[in-house]
Amino acid sequence: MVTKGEETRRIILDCAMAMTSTLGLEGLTIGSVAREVEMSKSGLFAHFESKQDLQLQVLAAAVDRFTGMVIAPALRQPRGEPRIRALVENWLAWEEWMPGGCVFIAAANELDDRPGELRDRLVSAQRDWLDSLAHAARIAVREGHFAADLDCEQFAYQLYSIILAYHHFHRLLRDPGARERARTAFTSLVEQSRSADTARTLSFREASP
Amino acid sequence: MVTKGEETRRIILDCAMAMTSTLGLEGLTIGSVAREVEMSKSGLFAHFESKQDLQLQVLAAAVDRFTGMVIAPALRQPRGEPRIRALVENWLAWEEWMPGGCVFIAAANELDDRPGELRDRLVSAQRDWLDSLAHAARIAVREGHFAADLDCEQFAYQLYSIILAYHHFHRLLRDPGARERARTAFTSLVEQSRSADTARTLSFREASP
DNA sequence: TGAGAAAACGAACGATCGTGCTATTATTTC
DNA sequence: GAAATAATAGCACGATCGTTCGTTTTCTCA
Repeated sequence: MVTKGEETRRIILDCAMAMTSTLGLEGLTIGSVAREVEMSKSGLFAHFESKQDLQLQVLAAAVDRFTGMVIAPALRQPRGEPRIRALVENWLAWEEWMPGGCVFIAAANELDDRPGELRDRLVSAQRDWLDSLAHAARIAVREGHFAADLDCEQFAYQLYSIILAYHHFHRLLRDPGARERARTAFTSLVEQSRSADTARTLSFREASP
Repeated sequence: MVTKGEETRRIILDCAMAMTSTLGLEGLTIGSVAREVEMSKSGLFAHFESKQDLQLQVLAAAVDRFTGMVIAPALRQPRGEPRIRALVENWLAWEEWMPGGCVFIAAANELDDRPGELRDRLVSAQRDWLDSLAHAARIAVREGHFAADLDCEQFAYQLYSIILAYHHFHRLLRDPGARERARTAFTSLVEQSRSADTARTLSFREASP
């Protein structure tokens, strides 16, 4: 049975999560969240043992949502390239789903130079996600969709880079063509992954002085 | 002649800029900057008419530095691909130059949902920079280094995406291979730009339900 | 329905925020 | 070197921060 306390805690976290997407984890304020859910500061605070605890719970809630919205439905798609396409589609939808875009990207830039439990949790969640992406690429290789010599970690890197750029162009620059550019970049990445090793073996020439 | 006030203002901005790279523009605090440069809060504040003014000046100072460190030296390189390589090299160096990485990326994620003059200035600086990148690509096309049908704006998008991913992997995940991954991605982008239109014309198939 | 537990509130705390003032130093200029 | 000016410091303000605590309301279940 679901108690009253758990219910309001869920409401608080939902609200705080949306606020985090626009204000960031550091931008979160007990007072502002309380105002938003129409509770007293102390009434809200009673559900958490500290502000950091609230932030950690917001992060955990976001991970749950992400898993449910992006990963889980993609696993119902056929292995290999179709599943990867589904991951990307869901990922882009996740970006759009919240008022301020992806919570993790927002948090990443605040926490990248702030050691602590908050940062550690975020890093580990990000590593998990990147592993999932690389794993999905490995499956695509096994299925014969991608080239056998594909560097799957590099694939994950470049896939992530596309989403990061989408976030940047869409949210900061408000570029209406951002989504199309992301898809173009993705298509090009997939194309290149089908016949790997082309550019990858070229050495990077330094710009001469 | 350079007056005392201008000199300390320069010191303040230098310091505030470094702090911004790790704490962000919103994380900046009159008190913390004052403590860092060992001045009184009010003594420091006298140089600016408001906190927002300080932030704006930090942003302007960062743009100046970026121009001096990244763009200017690249213009001394031969037109076309060599210049683009120089831009990327300098850009990566700029990332490393400050304690917390690129100021603009840090600011971008804080400001993307906060309308105001601060945001407007950042956006316009970013647009300028993207135009420069696309322009550099256009020159490379004219020089025959890149394919005639290259989408230069798309090139700028994907080049930016590589740096964004570098920032993410290097600063948040502390991935020691981040720089190498960025270079690999860049090499692959250049390779693909030499013979464009391959993947770009493929349609992006939706993941079927 | 009434006793006991859970949940929400109100008020207050010390600290720090951005921002004014007024005084006190440094620096420039004649 | 004195007068004028610029630069810095000290202090105080209202507001808000995270947090504590005692009280009151609301819920739960015998």
